[in-house]
Amino acid sequence: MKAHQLKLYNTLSRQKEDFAPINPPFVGMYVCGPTVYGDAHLGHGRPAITFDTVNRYLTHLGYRVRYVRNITDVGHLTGDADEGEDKIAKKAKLEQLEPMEVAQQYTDTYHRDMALLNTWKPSIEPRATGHIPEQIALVEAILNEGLAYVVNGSVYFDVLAYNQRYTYGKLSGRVLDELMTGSRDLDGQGEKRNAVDFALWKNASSEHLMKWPSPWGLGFPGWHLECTAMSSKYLGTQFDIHGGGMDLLFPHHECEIAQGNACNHQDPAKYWMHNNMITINGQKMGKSLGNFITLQELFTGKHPLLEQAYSPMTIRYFILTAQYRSTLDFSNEALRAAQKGYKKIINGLRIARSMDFTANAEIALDDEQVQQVEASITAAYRAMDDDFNTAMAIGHLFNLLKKINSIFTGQLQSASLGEEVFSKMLATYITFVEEILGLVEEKGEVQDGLLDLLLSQYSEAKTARNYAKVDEIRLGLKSMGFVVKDMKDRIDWAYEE
RNA sequence: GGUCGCGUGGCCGAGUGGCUAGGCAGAGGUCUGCAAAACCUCGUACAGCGGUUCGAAUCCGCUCGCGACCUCCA
Repeated sequence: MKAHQLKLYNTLSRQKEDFAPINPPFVGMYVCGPTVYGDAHLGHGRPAITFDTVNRYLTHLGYRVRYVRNITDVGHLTGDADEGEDKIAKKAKLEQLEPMEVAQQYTDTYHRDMALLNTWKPSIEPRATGHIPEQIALVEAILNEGLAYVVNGSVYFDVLAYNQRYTYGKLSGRVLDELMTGSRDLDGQGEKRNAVDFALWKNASSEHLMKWPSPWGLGFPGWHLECTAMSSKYLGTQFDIHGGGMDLLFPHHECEIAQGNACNHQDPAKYWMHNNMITINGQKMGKSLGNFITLQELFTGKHPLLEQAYSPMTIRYFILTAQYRSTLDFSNEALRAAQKGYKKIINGLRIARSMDFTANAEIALDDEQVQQVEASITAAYRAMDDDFNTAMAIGHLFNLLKKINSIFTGQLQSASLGEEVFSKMLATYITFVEEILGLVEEKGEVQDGLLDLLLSQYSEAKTARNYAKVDEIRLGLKSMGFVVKDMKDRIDWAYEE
């Protein structure tokens, strides 16, 4: 394989940088996973698919990726950081379940949805509740550094003290002075010395459901701390890539950097990657706005905003058609277009898998065709090398697909490309679609054998010029989601777009 | 109010100094019993106004519009 200089946009430097792993060929990647107190929505799909694609492409390039994605099952509070309830515990009270039942239930549905989206499982999927001792140890380390303080059984990170030795706000571009004066609301500051301080460990009230003993009494860990605990445990105190949604950039990731520096005197991650939001009517889709559509609702079409159901692969394709750092606007029209585009790609995949090179000494190499194919192959890789530009890569795959379809229908001869280029074209197309972009066929209920039988009857009826029967079979197949492709020398089927 | 980002043809969405993105929708054509699929051709788009430049959607400035973060959100 030719050398790839992969570039990725590092939020820390606000520019694209050459990717150089700390310890090649190994790559450590940590991505913030879900807080499991509700079904995953379209917004959860984006980072899952984005970083799955990063994982896939890095793996394709020969890197050995350790992909860690956590499950947050404690510590994530609603509303104000001091006064809010634990999200899981709140849901548990509402549904009269154990908190861990809630966490289990939504962890399961998350896994189900992620599998449907054909994302690779993380190498390690740690849970916050499984890492309480690690989190307590981190709190102690930060206290020992003099960068945290204890109040009434809670421990807070002392951002001002930290900022004297390090720079707080370097990831989000925030200046501490402005944060101090720009705080909109100083109420609810409670025990904290400063509004910018954040909880490392929280004292648990008597009615609190999830709590653990600690040197400071019964309590539970702060949200930001879990990621530091789990990432450093499984990837080391400094690893290559930290990913997550842009909405986590501040304060969550900023706090992770502060915690990492406080404990280990170095930034936890070399590259910070952030996917942008999915919007709906131009506004961010999110829990707080209540304008989210869950993945299950998309798959079943059961939501007032949905005109139809959209399959998991349609959703995956939809997300991949936008660069991950751009916002992506949801609409039925856009999803319908994605559905058609996906089916076109997949029909091409079926064809590409079945095609063989046909040698023909009478057909000369067509330099222009060869050049076009090679340019598209190169460009597809260049797009991925340029900060995982899947949208652009897909554009070039469509260019390859035109050649593939032309050869399949006999409008172009494989011999005019030459065997080497022809094979490279098919291999590139198949590799990109299946392996890198993770787009796979969604099998319908119809068995291949039945399909073949119907097509052979179709063929017979056609030879007999029994057009009534031909039309009948055609309609029948259409109702099952397939279309017949009549070509000069044979008949094939495709997924209906 | 502070910080950051965006505004591309009917729709979605790449592109960041000169070179056709692509998909969907639409028009015409080839093929076909008719279709479909596939392929070919067609849109001369870059919020507005100025500026820099031989040349700008792409750089700079201003204006307008939209959004994100600053509080839990992927």
